[in-house]
Amino acid sequence: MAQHRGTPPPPLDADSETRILDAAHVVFTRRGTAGARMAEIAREAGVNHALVHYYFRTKQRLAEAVFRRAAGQLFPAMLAVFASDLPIEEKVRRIVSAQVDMLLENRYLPGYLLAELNHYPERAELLLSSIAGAAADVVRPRLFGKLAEQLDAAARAGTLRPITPQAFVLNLVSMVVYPFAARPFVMAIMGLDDARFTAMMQARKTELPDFYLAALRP
Amino acid sequence: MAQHRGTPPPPLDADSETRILDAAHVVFTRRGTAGARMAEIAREAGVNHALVHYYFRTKQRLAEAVFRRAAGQLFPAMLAVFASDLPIEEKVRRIVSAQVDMLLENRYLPGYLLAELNHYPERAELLLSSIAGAAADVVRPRLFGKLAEQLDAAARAGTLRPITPQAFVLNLVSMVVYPFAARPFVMAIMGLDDARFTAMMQARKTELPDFYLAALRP
DNA sequence: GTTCGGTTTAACAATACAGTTAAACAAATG
DNA sequence: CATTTGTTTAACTGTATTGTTAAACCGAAC
Repeated sequence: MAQHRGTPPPPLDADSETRILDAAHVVFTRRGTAGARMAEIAREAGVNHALVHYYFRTKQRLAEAVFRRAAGQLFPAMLAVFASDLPIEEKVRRIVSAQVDMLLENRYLPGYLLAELNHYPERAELLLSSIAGAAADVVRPRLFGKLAEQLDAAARAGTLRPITPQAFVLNLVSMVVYPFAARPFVMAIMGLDDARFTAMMQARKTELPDFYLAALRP
Repeated sequence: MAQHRGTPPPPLDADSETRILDAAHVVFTRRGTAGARMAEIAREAGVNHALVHYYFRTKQRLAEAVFRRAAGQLFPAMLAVFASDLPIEEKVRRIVSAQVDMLLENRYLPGYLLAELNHYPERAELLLSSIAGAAADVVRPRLFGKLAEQLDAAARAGTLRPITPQAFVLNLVSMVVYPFAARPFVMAIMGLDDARFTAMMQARKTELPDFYLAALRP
């Protein structure tokens, strides 16, 4: 270990650093920050545990890097769709389809993020800024602004039941994310294995938008 | 400490034991099993930390007692309503109203249960049996059986759009529970303080059933 | 007033874990 | 081949944490 004092670790050395971050992602999302062990991360990354500290110094720094990364994986895409000029119906279909696909590939993500947010609520701000690189005051109008216009116009025109943009987003996201957050329980109570759970979520990609749009009929 | 070997701790000595369990409930639901400290539980209960071990021996036993208790707090009421003879519409209104009230009083419960289930998925079975004192095979028909009949009959009669009982339960529970599970994030992104969050959930008690029943219109 | 069960005190053992460090090492670069 | 840079080895520090234990304590029941 030569230059920890002399020169700070190279900001983006790719290989080992990202392998460690990947490993940390796996371990933290499975066990949570408090339950994760630095040694397990090192093992998962296939490196010595000294190297983990070499790149990330402390567990907390590593945890925050992983959290930021996980948050960035989940929210920006959603924000982009909600804020876009697409018609309401298309927004619903895209959100559901894209997010279900994404969550099927990252099953631990919702549980991890919700658990971390409950244990360290101060990270909510950090999460928000990781979405857009901006503070809450900037994200909020981006998320709800366009939507409010659209919903308001549709309600006036009589093509949709009136609903606040907040409820619109919250209801939709709830039905998309919750089944993944509660996946072990859903699987147990419905008697599903992994394959059947996946199949159910695949079916949900078409059923859920229909259901949701039906709720919005005037 | 006299009789730890001789006689096992009295199963229900009320006072101190329940105070410890209450304290453990508070600490575990806030910090999660891995993040909780036995010393903090003792402090919260106002007893010496030796006494916590006297009654519950290990952290894991205490954690399981708390988990069982928390699960029992959340699910049996819901199961009873879904399994009842009440008409669909009444089921929706009761579930929403009762659960929102209950969750407003126990804000950490959803986050805690979801986190624990993700970190220790083997507890899903334990949770199921804590609901009804029975295995999954018994709970499942109790939860979905009556509902399946009702939904099927209504679909035939043309009074409701067809929906599986699984989707019916999952969609409803999602929209009820998720806002609490993601509460810190919801508060941050919508710019709410505790009082406004509560107000929003109170309003939701009437809005959500209307929304949900609208989705079920044929 | 003595006995007894719950409780505290206070100290202890054992381990788990985060984080540090010096030295050796290896592979690429010049 | 000498230098640099990333990596391993291996040992170590310090502390947090779980769990145990013996002895004293204290109030209530007998």
